[in-house]
Formats: sequence, structure tokens, C-alpha cells
Amino acid sequence: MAGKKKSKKKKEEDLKQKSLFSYVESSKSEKMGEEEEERTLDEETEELQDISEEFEEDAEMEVEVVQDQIYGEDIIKFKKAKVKSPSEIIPIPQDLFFKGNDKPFGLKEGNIKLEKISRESVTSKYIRYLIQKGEIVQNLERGLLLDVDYDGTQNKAYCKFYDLDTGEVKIWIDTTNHEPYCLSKEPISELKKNKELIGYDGFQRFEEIKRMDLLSDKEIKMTKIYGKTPINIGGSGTNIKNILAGNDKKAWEADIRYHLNYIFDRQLIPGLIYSIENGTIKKVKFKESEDESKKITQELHNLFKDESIEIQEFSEKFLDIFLTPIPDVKRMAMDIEVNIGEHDYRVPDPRQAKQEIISISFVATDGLKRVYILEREGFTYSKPHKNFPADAEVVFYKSEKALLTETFRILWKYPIVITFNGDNFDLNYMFHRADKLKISRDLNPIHVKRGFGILSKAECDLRKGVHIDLFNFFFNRSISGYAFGGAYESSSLNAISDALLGKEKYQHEEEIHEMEYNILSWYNLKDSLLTLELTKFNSSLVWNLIILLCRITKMPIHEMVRRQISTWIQNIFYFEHRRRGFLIPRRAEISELKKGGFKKSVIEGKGFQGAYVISPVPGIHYDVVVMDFASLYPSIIKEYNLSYETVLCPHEDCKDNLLRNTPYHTCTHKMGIFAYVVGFFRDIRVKYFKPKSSDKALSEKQRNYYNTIQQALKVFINGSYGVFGSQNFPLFCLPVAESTTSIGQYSIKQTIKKSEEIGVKVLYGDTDSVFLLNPSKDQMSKLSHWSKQELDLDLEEEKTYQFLALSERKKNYVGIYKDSKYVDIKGLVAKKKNTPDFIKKVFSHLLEILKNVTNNEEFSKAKKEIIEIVRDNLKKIGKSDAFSLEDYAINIALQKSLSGYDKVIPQHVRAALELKKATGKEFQKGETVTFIKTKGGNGAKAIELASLQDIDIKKYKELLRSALEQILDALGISFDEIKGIKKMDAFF
DNA sequence: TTGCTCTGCTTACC
DNA sequence: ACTGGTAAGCAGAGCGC
Repeated sequence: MAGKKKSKKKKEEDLKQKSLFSYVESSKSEKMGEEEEERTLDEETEELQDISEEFEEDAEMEVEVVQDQIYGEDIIKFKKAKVKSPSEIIPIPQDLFFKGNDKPFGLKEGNIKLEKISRESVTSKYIRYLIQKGEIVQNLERGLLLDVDYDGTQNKAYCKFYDLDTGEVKIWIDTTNHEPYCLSKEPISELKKNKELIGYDGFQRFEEIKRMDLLSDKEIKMTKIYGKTPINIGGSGTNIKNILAGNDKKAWEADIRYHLNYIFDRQLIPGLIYSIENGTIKKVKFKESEDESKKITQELHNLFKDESIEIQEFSEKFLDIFLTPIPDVKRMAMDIEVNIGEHDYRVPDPRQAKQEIISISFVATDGLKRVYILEREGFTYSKPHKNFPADAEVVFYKSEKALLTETFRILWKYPIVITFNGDNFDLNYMFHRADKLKISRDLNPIHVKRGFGILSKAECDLRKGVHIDLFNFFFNRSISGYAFGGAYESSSLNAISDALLGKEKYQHEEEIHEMEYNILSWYNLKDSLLTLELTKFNSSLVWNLIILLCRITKMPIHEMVRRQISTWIQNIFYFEHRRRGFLIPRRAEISELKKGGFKKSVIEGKGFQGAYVISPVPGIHYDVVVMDFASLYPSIIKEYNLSYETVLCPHEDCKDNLLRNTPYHTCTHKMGIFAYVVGFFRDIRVKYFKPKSSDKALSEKQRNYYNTIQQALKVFINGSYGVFGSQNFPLFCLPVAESTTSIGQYSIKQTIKKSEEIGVKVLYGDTDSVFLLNPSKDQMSKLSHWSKQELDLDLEEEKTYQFLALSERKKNYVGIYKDSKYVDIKGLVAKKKNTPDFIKKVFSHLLEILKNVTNNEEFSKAKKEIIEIVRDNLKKIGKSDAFSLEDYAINIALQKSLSGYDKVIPQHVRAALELKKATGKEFQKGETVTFIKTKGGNGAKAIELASLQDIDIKKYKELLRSALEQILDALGISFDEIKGIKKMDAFF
């Protein structure tokens, strides 16, 4: 137990003030007891944690107690349930069975007759049904805008609003007569000569308009070419874009999907609140009259009063996305279990939907807790599992068709449905399974869309409600990395709920298909409980984050949760272009005008040169202060006015306004679009929401909310530079990326120079930081002031190490914080997740000893101990009583699919292939293979197939040696000296 | 077979 | 549809001896 606790604690430190998670952890204990719901759930987990107790009463289970080698805990493993003789089988009580329900639902409700339209999407049909029923919303007081999409049958955009007064989803169809279009720089008179265009069936009409062309910094006349449908603009096959291209003419803004275009033109902000009056939508202004919001508005106005007019104007326009309170909504989580055959390790294919669905659970914010279970032969009824909540119900079904039909009834009812991996599994599976079971499509609430791109992952939406697949959201690299600070290592429900909620899934040894009803129902319900809880914990932090991200990105919820940072940022900038009447440039326009490439990258094959890493001064250092530039790249982008239109701008008088350390100049007339958008996000976060998030004068709930905003902003601030530097970003501009990093290099190099000038030794630094040897307060403030003055950047004190061990390796060090004594390990092999546990254990042992070192005398003492430990452990490798098989396990992720390895076949791939052959287990891209290094054969064996005798002792000794060498190096201990006793004596 | 270099692959840091 | 570059370290592959 001790070991586990420690690792948790380290994590906390790591994340301090870096993630939402840190906030979660610290606030959890205070909060308990405050909220009724939270408490019951926590109690449940308490009970859950004691699994041993839980199963002592269960006579059918054979319990095996194993000493866990990693944490020294007693882990209980369950053996398969014993096979029962038929006489033991207890029937399910009749009153627990589903009793039938004839009430019509879905499109069957209301006796509406709809004509058939071929190739119509299921959602389009539903919208026709609503139209005929007169249920398209015309009046709505307060609706949270969740989704915007395009309906092919009506050829119009439509919106899904969550009615805050009734908790229902209301669908509204565009009443503004918005039409699909693209732009051309040709005048109408020229375009009229294009017979192909004029004669094209999808062509509608021309309109002369004006746009600001940022690249030339001129307002230009353009022609808006309207098409009949979005497909006529830039779909596949013949369309206006292609007709223009065929005539050597170019189309602008033709590749933007219609519903996004609609959002841009109408300046809709998903996640904000709208009213509808006689079919017309209007944004509901947040109540400025309230004292609190008045105060905040005033504070924010003051904050930006000295900034550029671009930033002031932008902030004016978008303050309400942060200030409008986020309503909590009614929502339901669900999860299904299917009957996977014995020894079948493959994930069932949702499109085939071959296996029967045996259990479905529902948990909702309105208190619903329910499991539908299919009656199957050979399974025994018993009273509910001990931890099964008293307020949850179980309903048994004799037929799978009835079970699924009743599930659909529930799905139509809830406005928001939360799943974990519902896109690729649950919803997808149910949709196809329903077809197989011949359940009418009119009852089926699910809309399966083929995803875009080569991978073409499925996207499952609801015809009426809104589906949020949390897997998608948590899997998002920016969310896991920036918002949650890497708190969870894999994007499994188990890992995420463990990390964020401190709760785990129900652990099971038996296969799902052989679980008794009581186990199955609890297992199934637990998943839904966790899934819903993930959106509810910490005052609905995740839900708030989702809505906030919709507001910032201006993306409909269904799209926001499924796209990555690059699409988010792209959308923000497209929206902003349209808002200000700027023409969205074509990718090629930028790259032809602004070629760049003045310096090669350090690593071959990379697009441009990146950051500078200072060579460390090896050895032991005491009292090392780390100073770093606060969000270096975003600051540079703002302060140096970097944007695709400002860098290498066309103005003659800007040409001598050279950017430091680059051959490029930047604009002196206007602030660039990248610069003011990123600048605004950065400023409002650093100067306002971040301080507010830890302002003790505020209530915890308020701080919580500010923290969520602050984290959401961080996602964009940290992600923006990476996106700007990506060739795939449509506004990519190489000189912008190069200038950002080049100015960064300049800044850190100048800082080293300056430090040395004022007599401070720089020991190390990476990208945006300098490690200073025992600087005085005065020296530090001197540096800070100098940086603000000379570089326009904030250089701040970040942390102090009482002890720092550097080797000659970059990105590798061990330091101990001065105040908290927290051990900060960077880069060392022992920290990597592919390092065997036994090495990590030895390593942490060494660190325990180093923890107390504050001077050289203590250090010599520690040295002796360390040598003993290392020698001792080297001997232990391979001894049967020393380490377990799991201790030797190496975890390596597959970066590609198994078949993608054509050049070399690494160990983990060989192990995976062997396991696949032996058991049929398929490994997907991104999955982690756990294997052991073995003597002979493959050199590697999946842990499932290996035993302790197989391990390659020599290899493991070698691994331990090299892992420890990294730290021993810095401590001035050579490995040979540890091995030889004679030399050891000489050493001391 | 051994030693060496180069490259592929994975994971870390910022 | 897809955020960036820099660095370390292991292991496979190829090659000359």
C-alpha cells in the first residue's frame, strides 16, 4: 500500500497548478458531505474497494489470495464460478420480468404518415416527421445551442437546442434563407462567360461583394457564387469549385463544410443561450444587471484598456462566452454488454453485430439507475450483488428484441446521452443489432454516420438528442495533455475514472459471458455510473469544459468532441475572418507568398528549426533556481506580432522592422489575427482567470469554475504554436513558425549572456527555462526586469531545487524541491513507462536516500548506502524469490497497426504476433504490449505466455545497469566501482 | 561470430 | 483528419572483417 500511495503523491506534485486534476484532488475531501449525490457515490466506492470482504459471502466463488509483488498488497483473484448442476438453477422471479409496453414512441408516435424518400438519412426523416407533426420549434425562451448541422432533405441548416425550461431537445430549422456559396476573384461579367458554370445544374446566381484580403492588405471586390446545395459547391464530382478549377480559375472558401459556414455567417456560438421568437433566433445576453457580472465586466474592461485596439475589440465581443453561466443539463449514461464467445478475444464488430446483447445499463442525472438483462439458459438468479445500489432496478427480458426496443424508448427520452466509446461500439452495435432483430427503423433513435478520413471511424449521433462519446473527448491529446495534465495514462474508462474520480471499474476475473445475473448487472451498471460521474464530478467540471470549448471553438458539440486541436483552432480563425469580413486565404496563396526555410531543423526531416537546449553542467548542485518565460511561444506570437499576414507583410515601410534572429520582417500597421487572438487568450488567462482560480476570497464553486475556464484557455494557448507550425493547418505559414522558435532561441541565449554578465552561473536550460546556480533575489529581479525591457517577455521564478544532479545528458536530471522535498525526475529511463517495475523500485529506493541530502557531507553518506543497494539488487535478478514475472514486464505501445511494421520488427511486435497466434488476441494501434525479455527464441514473449524461467538474466542486469548509470553518473559513482569490492574500498 | 554504424522505433522534455 | 521540434536509448539490420 505504501508504494502505491507514494506514486499517487508524486503525481499530485507533478500536476500542481498545471491541471484540473490537481484541483480535483485537493478539493475532493473538503467537498464531501456537501453534496448529497456525491456522498452516496463515494460510499459505494468505499465499499467497493474492499473486494475481499465483498466476496467472502459469495459461496460460488473460489477466492485465491496472492501477494502482489509491486505494492505488497493482498490482491484477490477470482477463479471461474463452479459449474452448477441443473438442480441448482433458480428461476428468475416472475415479477422481475418486463411486462410489455404498447405505447408508441419514436416516429411511430402520433400516427404520422411519411412518404418514402430514397437515400434519405434517418435524421432527415425524423425532421420531416417533426415538420409534419408541427414540432419544429418556433418559440423558445431559453435554449442552449448544442448542435448545428445540415439536413439534406430540407436543404437547410438546423440547430438542436436544449430547452432550459423543459429539459428537452428542440429542433429549429434555418429561417434566414442562408444559401451555400463560394467566392471568386473574377468579376461577374467574366464569370458569366463561363458556359460550363452558367449551365451547371447546381449553379444558382452571382452576387458582388467586398472582402478584406489580408495578404495584400487591400479591400477587394469578389463574386459570391451561390449553389443550390452544399454538394454543388465543393463536394465530390462535378461542382462549382471543380468547374472553376477546370477553367484555371480558383474558388475561395469552397472547402468549408456547409454547417460551419452557416455558423460563421450567422455568427452563432454553440454553447451559448438563445431565444426563438416566431422562428427567429436571438442570442440571450447574460444578465449584466447583476452586481457580480457587472463587477467582472468592469474588471475585464480595465484589464485590456492598455492593449491594442484589436485585442480590445475582440475582448468586447467575446467576454460573454466566459461570463455566461453554464447550465447543468439532464443527461443519461449508458453501456451495453454483448455475449462474446468463449476464448474469443476479438472485440465484436459493431457493423456485423453478430452476438446478442445480454445487458444494458442506464444511469441519469434525474436519478434513473436501471439495468436490462436478457434471460439466458443455464444462469442462476440470486439476489442483487452486495454493492448494487438499493435505488437501482433490474428488469429481465425474455427476448433480446424487447430488451433493445425498450432501450430505444429510453434513448428517445433523454436529451443528452453519454457513452464511453459509443461511437465505435455501443451505439453503433445497437443500431445494427436492431436491424438484425428487425426492429423498425422508426423506433431506432440512432444515426450512424461514416466518419471522414481514411480511418473512417464511425460517428454515432442521435436523431433527436445529443450523443457525447467521452472516450473521444478524453482521448483528445490536448484534453489529456493540457486540461488533465496527463493524469491518466491510457484512455480507458478504468484508467480515466481511476485518475479523475479515484474509482475503478468492477474488477472481474470471469468472462462477461459467464457472469451470473447479479455480477453482470452490477458490472454493467458500474460502467454507466462511472461514465455519468465523469461528467458530474467537481461541479460538472467535464460538462462545463465541453460547453466552454464549444463556445471558444464555435463548433457544434458533436464535432467539437470528435476533432483535435488543429480543427478547433482552424474553426476559431475561420469564424474570426468571417466576423471581420476578411477573406479566408487559400493555403497555396500563403505558401507561395511566404516561402521561408531560412534554417534547417536539427533533426533531419523536420519542417523547421525548433528550440535550443543548453548543455548541462554535470555534477551535484545545491540551491538551483529555475526561471522560465511564461508561455514563451504565445507571448512571442503576441509581442512580436506574428501572423500569416503580418510576417513578410507587403508594406514597404515595414521592411526594416526585422524580427530578431530571422531574415523576416513584420507589420507595423496592424496587429495580426494570430497575434491578437492568441494574445487575448493568453492575457485573459494569465491576468484574470488564473489568479481568480486560486483566489481565496471566492467560493469554492466559483474558483472551480474559473479554474475550468483557465484550463480551457490553456488548451488553446499551448496548442496554438504547434498548430501554426503544422503543414496541414490551412493557415500554415513557415516564416511564422520559424520566427516563433527563432525568437525563442534568441531569448534564451540572450538570457544566458545576461545572467553571466551579472555573475550568475547557468547550469542548464531547455526551450524556455534557465537553471541558475544560487542566484540572489536581487540578481533574479534584475534578470526579470531586463527580460521585460529587452525581450518583451516575462521571465519568472518557477521553482528552487535544494539539490540537483545533472549528467551530461540533456533532458535528464534529478532534483529535489527546496520546500516540499518533492523529488523531480526528468527523462531518466527509470521514469519511462516501458521500464520494468523492478528497476523502478530500485530507483525509487535510491531516491528515498537522496531526499535528505542538502550538502556534500550528507551526500557522501548517501553515496555509500546507494552503492550497497545497487550491488544487492544486481544479485537478486533472476533469483526465484526476488522479483515476480510482472516486475520484469516491459510495456511498449504499438504506434502503428501490427501489419504496419515492414522495415524492422521490434520485440513488442513479435511478442504481440506470437500472442495473436496462440490466443487470437488482436492488438490495435495505440494498444500497449506487455512482454518479457527471454533467452533465445524471439527474444521477447508476451507476459501471458511467459514464466519466470524464461527471463534473460543478462539482459535484465544490463538494463538495470544502464538505467542506474544515468543517476550514478550525476552522483559521480561509476558502475564498475560498484561491482568490484576492491575498488570500492579505494573509493572511500 | 563479433564489432561497428546506421536506422527504426518509442518515449521523454518543453 | 492529422499541433511542433529536440533528445535519449534500445534493438534490428547491414556490412566488412
